[in-house]
Amino acid sequence: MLLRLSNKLLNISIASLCRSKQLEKAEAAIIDGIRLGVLPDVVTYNTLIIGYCRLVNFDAGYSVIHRMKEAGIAPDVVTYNSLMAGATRQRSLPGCFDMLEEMLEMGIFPDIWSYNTLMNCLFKYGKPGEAYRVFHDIILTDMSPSQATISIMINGLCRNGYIRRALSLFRNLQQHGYVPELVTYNILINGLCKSKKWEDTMNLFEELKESGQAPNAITYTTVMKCCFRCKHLEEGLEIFKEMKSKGYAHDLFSYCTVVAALLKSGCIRDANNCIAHMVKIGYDLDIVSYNTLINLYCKLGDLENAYNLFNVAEGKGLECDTYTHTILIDGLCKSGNIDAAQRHLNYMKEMGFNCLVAYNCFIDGLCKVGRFNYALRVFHSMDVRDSFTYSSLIHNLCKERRYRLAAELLLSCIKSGMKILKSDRRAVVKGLLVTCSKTDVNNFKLQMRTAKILYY
DNA sequence: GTAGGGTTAG
Repeated sequence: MLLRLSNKLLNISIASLCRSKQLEKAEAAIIDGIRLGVLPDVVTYNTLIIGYCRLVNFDAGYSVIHRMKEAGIAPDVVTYNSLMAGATRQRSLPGCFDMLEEMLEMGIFPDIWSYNTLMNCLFKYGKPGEAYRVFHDIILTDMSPSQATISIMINGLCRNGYIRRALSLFRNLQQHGYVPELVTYNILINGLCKSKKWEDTMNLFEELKESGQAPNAITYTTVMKCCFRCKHLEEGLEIFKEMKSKGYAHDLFSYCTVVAALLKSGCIRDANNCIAHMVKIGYDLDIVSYNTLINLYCKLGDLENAYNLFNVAEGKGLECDTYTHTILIDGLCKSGNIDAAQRHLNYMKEMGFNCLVAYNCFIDGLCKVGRFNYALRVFHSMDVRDSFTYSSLIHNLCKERRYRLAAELLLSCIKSGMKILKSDRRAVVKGLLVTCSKTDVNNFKLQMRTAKILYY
């Protein structure tokens, strides 16, 4: 049977090409279509906009609008919703508002998807209060919230640190007859996991199963990750087993989670076996998988192969990210190759990556080879520091019995509003007790208490 | 057309 090429068919093939990251082929398909007498319609252009926003950036997506206008096709609500989503992906709240405004100017009425996307953007932009107002507006107007509205709301609350509110919203809605779908369970489980609420996570996981819905690979990976985060390695591995027994093809997500946990727990051999299995299956490894692999070689102290893999990843056209570089710099530091670490760090900085974690590793590395003065100079040169930066120094200074300097840093850490490991706090106080007078120690403790009240 | 999982350091 001969299939007549129609708009629908053309659009389906363009969507599929965009999904498989083949924008050029999608463009070529449009030209072929025109040659065969099939003109692109609004759906064709909307699909292309989504593709450009996802694979290039918002501007590339927006430029498609001009082509639409030239072709005499009017943008619709989907066009602008897609552009709002594109702006959101690039974390551009102004871009998202611009699209909403332009849409209204064109006389196109926003729908529930527009408001959902706006809400999502406000949350991603760190404006939970305004997102909440949009949610209220949705409830107050005639628009009925969709399942996605609830999911975006709960996800936004979780990601902005309001896990309790997210949970109580979830429960309140349930009392009013709302039946959450799997995605919402996954979102909430992920939120609980990030807040290290292991028992709540496991309870919700059970509740989901009891609700009659089957957890999917995302649920399993999230629950597993929660176990690892909360130091329940064995329980996490049990979940992995259950996942496999339920017939879920264990994908790159689950493998990377398991391997990272094994590496962190020092089970290098198991991690190695797990990775060998992953490679054997023949997945098309992405950059996160390469990072996990590179990390394994670093932990083995095999920097040569770590760098080989780094080159393989780049050769495949994968974009190495902050994680890749940080893992390598840490690997170099841990193997005592400070000069190479310094060179890689300089390169990373020149390339414009976020170097905070890499600097923290570098400072730790410098301390470990006894170059404290240089470590302190690097510390002072940093624009942004976090609690790891402080604790790397404090921890190593205590080991060197330089307690006064450690105490000074500890105080300035607390004054910057950052929490530090209890063990490091204790090490400083314990050290001061041995080396300083009781009055000095009490004075220091008082300063710490005051600082905590004032700055936490 | 919007929402969910994986990788780094003390």
